[in-house]
Amino acid sequence: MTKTRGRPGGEQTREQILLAALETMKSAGFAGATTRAIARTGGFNQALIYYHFGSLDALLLAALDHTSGERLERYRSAVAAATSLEELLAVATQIHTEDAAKGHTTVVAQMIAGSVARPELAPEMLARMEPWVGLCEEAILKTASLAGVAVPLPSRDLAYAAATFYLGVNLLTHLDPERRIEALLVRAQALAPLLTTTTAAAAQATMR
Amino acid sequence: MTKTRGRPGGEQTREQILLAALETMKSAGFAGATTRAIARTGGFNQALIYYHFGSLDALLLAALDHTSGERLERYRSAVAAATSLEELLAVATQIHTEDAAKGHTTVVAQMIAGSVARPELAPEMLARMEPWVGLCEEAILKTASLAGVAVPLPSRDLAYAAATFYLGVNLLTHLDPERRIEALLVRAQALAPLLTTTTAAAAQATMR
Amino acid sequence: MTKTRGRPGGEQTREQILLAALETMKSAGFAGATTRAIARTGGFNQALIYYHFGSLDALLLAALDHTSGERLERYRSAVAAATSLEELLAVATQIHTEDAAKGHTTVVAQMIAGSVARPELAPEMLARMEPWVGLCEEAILKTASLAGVAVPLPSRDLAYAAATFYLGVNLLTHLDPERRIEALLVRAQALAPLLTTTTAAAAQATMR
Amino acid sequence: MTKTRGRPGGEQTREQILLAALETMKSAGFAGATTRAIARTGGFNQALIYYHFGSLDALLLAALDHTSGERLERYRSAVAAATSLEELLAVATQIHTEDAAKGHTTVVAQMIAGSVARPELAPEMLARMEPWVGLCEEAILKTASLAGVAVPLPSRDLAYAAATFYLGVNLLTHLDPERRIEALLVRAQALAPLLTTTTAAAAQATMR
DNA sequence: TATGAATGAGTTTTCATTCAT
DNA sequence: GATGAATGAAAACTCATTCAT
Repeated sequence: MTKTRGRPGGEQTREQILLAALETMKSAGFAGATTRAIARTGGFNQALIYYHFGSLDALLLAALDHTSGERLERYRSAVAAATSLEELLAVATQIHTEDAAKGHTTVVAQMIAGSVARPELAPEMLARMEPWVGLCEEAILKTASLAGVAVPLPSRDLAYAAATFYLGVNLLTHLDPERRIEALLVRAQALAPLLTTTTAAAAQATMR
Repeated sequence: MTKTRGRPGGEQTREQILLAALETMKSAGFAGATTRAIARTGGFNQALIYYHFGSLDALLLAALDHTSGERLERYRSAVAAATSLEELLAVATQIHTEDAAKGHTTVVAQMIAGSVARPELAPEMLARMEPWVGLCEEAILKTASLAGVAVPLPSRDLAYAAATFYLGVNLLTHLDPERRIEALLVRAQALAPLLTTTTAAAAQATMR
Repeated sequence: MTKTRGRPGGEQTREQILLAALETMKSAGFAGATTRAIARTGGFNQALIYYHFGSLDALLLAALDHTSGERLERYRSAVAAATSLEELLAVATQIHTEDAAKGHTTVVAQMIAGSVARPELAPEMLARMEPWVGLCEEAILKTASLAGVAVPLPSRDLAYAAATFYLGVNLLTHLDPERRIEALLVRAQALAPLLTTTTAAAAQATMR
Repeated sequence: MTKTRGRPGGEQTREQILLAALETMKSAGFAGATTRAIARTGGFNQALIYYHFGSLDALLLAALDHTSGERLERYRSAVAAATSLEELLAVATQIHTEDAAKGHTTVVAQMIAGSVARPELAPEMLARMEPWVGLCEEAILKTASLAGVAVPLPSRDLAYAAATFYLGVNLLTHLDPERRIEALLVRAQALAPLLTTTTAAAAQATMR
């Protein structure tokens, strides 16, 4: 009743191909995500990719949308549900840890990096970043409001900076055996109460 | 008199190849930096790459070292020379703007992204990140000392976070036609005096 | 009431496929007349070709027969109806001009050319040429009789030569933007009366 | 000292590839002249085609030029050397018989037919036809002058018609197991003296 | 009758790399 | 030091054809 067996043949295969594409991009990167490699990963015929998606680029974008859609939704609810700075950080960290473990984060970074080699992808990627920047902005505004501070820089630009940081994280995930960023996030969480107090104090200080 | 004409033939060609490799990586990305493309860019024979560097990967790493070395040096002096938070930010911004314009930043990001596809590169890249993280740590410690604050998180991890952010910036440079990050950095500079005051105040607040 | 709606489904589809095959061969040539291309042209499913014709080659031959049959009939009546050399040339020219404009002529030439690549087609094409050669022979004999001359070469071979020329015309049709052959045919028409007189005179001259 | 061993490697291989391309086009037609088939025919690596010619189309055109150049030259000398209608026909027939036997004629017809499927080839083929039409015109004018007759149609258009006929011959060569065209040419030769007389008589008849 | 899905072998072209000269 | 030539493997993509439904 979910998706893995919705319609007899096609829908199921499509999903299988998408998953194989993601899997391959995670393990072999953008340059390694060839039709052959994807087909081998998924155990299906190379030509099926063209039957269902028309081209490798189209498949890659579809695969990206597949993960991004679901993950964006989860992040968005987390931001919406949080009622304190601590909570916001906690939920975000948890989701990120999970995503990083499953390798989801690699995909975005790889596609953006690959869009240099295949310029046709650049505008597509730019468009696909927008909702993420939007989400960051929401989070920033909510944080500011929770902390009772005014944001001293354009919130849109700050959001862009946050997304940028997140992208760097995605890119480095596979290089960092010690998972230092995760560690940092976890530790930052413990700091959140202090941060709240400090910013409040600072706010008062500047108001004086 | 230094490198561009040290020895009659060889040294000069080596440099030419390195520059062509960088140029190609900037314009065509990691996946597009093939031996053929590099040779075409530099106007020399494909086989020369193997004569001078042994393999494509080796050339790519050598090229990275070529830019990184020089740039790291410049950043390091800038950090060392700065005597205030404002100055530190100002010099950093200026260097980054220059590097981004020349496309130097793209190279690092592309190599890291590519190291997923070619795992042999991963440890090499990890090692090559260390000095940058070190530089970030220096900058952070200097900032803290200039502002008279104690860093509430492991400075090493913060440095890693900063490097991560910078990497994200590198990666996005080519996607961002509005150069939003640069704009943000410039604007943040204007904010630096305020930041100094605030942190000082906050420091006092928390010390009480 | 004849073929376009003989039986509800099948017959109609068959015709549609034949037309799509012809259309594709005209615009894309033999090498471009793939099942996919034909199906796209006609807006039907690729597999239908196999249901109705068994194989691509079979469809191509059937399509050829489809046009050839109809056209051969028209040419034959024209030859039969003509009562003078002038008339014969006039009608032939008119029909050819029409056929060339509609692209019918391309199909024959393309199939013959293609029969080199697919040798199974060669005997089929040879057989399908026979009636055309026959028609040419009829026309030649009629011409000779109308002009009152004896043909000095085997009429069968001359007919073959005429068919050969016509094939060359078919093949060149698409290459010749100035439609020079048509122009020549039209101009030759104006010459027909002269030709009649000349051959008559020549006949008399040789009879002496 | 000729060509088969001019320079050590390259020149020789280039020639080998050209010959393999011609050979393949003769036996398998335009549609069958794939890089793989050509490489198999010549016993060399597929990639060599791209090293020496850049693309399949480029090779095919180069191969065409290779034969055409040599053959055109031979035909041209034959036309120049002939001093009577009989001689002209005789030499032409002989050359054609030889070329047809070696399959040279197939190549032109196949390339022209193929230029429907690959339209980029069309202008190239058109240009390559020009010298042949020119040669035909020379032959026609010489014939007329030898026979002492004025040509009653634009000699250029007649030449085009002759080239067209020759193209049809080329195309049919492989389909015709009885070599009927050759037979016709041979028999026409025997008729040449008669033709000379007739045209002379006709000329006189029309002058009266 | 008709179709969506699937496949293995094929297409043109490019890859990194080697090597004799 | 440098180069032209060569190669096997792989790239993205299309082919004619089959088959269960």
